[in-house]
Amino acid sequence: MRIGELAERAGTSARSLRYYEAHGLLEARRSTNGYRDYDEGDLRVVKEIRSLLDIGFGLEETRPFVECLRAGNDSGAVCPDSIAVYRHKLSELDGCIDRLQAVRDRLRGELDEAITQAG
Amino acid sequence: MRIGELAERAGTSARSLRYYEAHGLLEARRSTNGYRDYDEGDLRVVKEIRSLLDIGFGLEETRPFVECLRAGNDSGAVCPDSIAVYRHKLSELDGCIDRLQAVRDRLRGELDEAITQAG
DNA sequence: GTTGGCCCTGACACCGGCGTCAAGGTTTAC
DNA sequence: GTAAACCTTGACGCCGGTGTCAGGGCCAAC
Repeated sequence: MRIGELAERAGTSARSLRYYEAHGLLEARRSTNGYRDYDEGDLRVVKEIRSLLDIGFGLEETRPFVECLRAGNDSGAVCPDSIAVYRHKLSELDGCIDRLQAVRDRLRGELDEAITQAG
Repeated sequence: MRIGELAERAGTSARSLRYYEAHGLLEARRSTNGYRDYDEGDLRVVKEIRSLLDIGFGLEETRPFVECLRAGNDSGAVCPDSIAVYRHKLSELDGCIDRLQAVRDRLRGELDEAITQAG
């Protein structure tokens, strides 16, 4: 399939697909006319990338998952590198949540105080 | 005092102070040589901006607090507009935390699953 | 043969709060 | 008189993923 169809089926844009390619996450055979030519495996790769990006992964962090898929695994998440990224992201998320929670509580307190003083 | 001293006392950079001024958050008298001249009130304003930025406010969101301080209030937070921004930010934070928490839980589940499958 | 829809590459724009450099003027200390 | 440390304005760079435009080629339908 060509890039437009892949983009639509993966719920993204042709621009993004070229971007992923430029960063070595997606490869494309070329038709004789120079158009990119993709298959179903590429669709799975792009879907994997998209779902990870949606979660908040950076593009680089999706690389182990892509390679894991390419290595023939049913899931991109079962390889050691992918799992390591998962763990890292999880602790990153925990830290982020903790910080936000602390800010939230502090803000809540300051809001209450401001309301009290404003009467 | 001049911009370097204000920056140091407020824990920021001269660049930032000029940036705040360019966005109408800070005004400066000028000495005869053209140098910016600040007083203690300006220091309080900058400190207010800094602490809000540190919490995660955008620069625009600090404006009501600055104006509240300039209006002669002891705290920048006691004016209605400031309180409104506080409320808005609080709900924004709550939403953000909820989303992150959902992502976290999902990630945790996927990690467990990946580990199980990777055996 | 021409219109329209797809594709190509390359490159600028965005957002936000700065860092940092350029090219100059001023003041202080020696 | 000169070095050093301050100040001025103006402008580009960053980060990351993507939108969007420019300028062009390919192909199918009419």
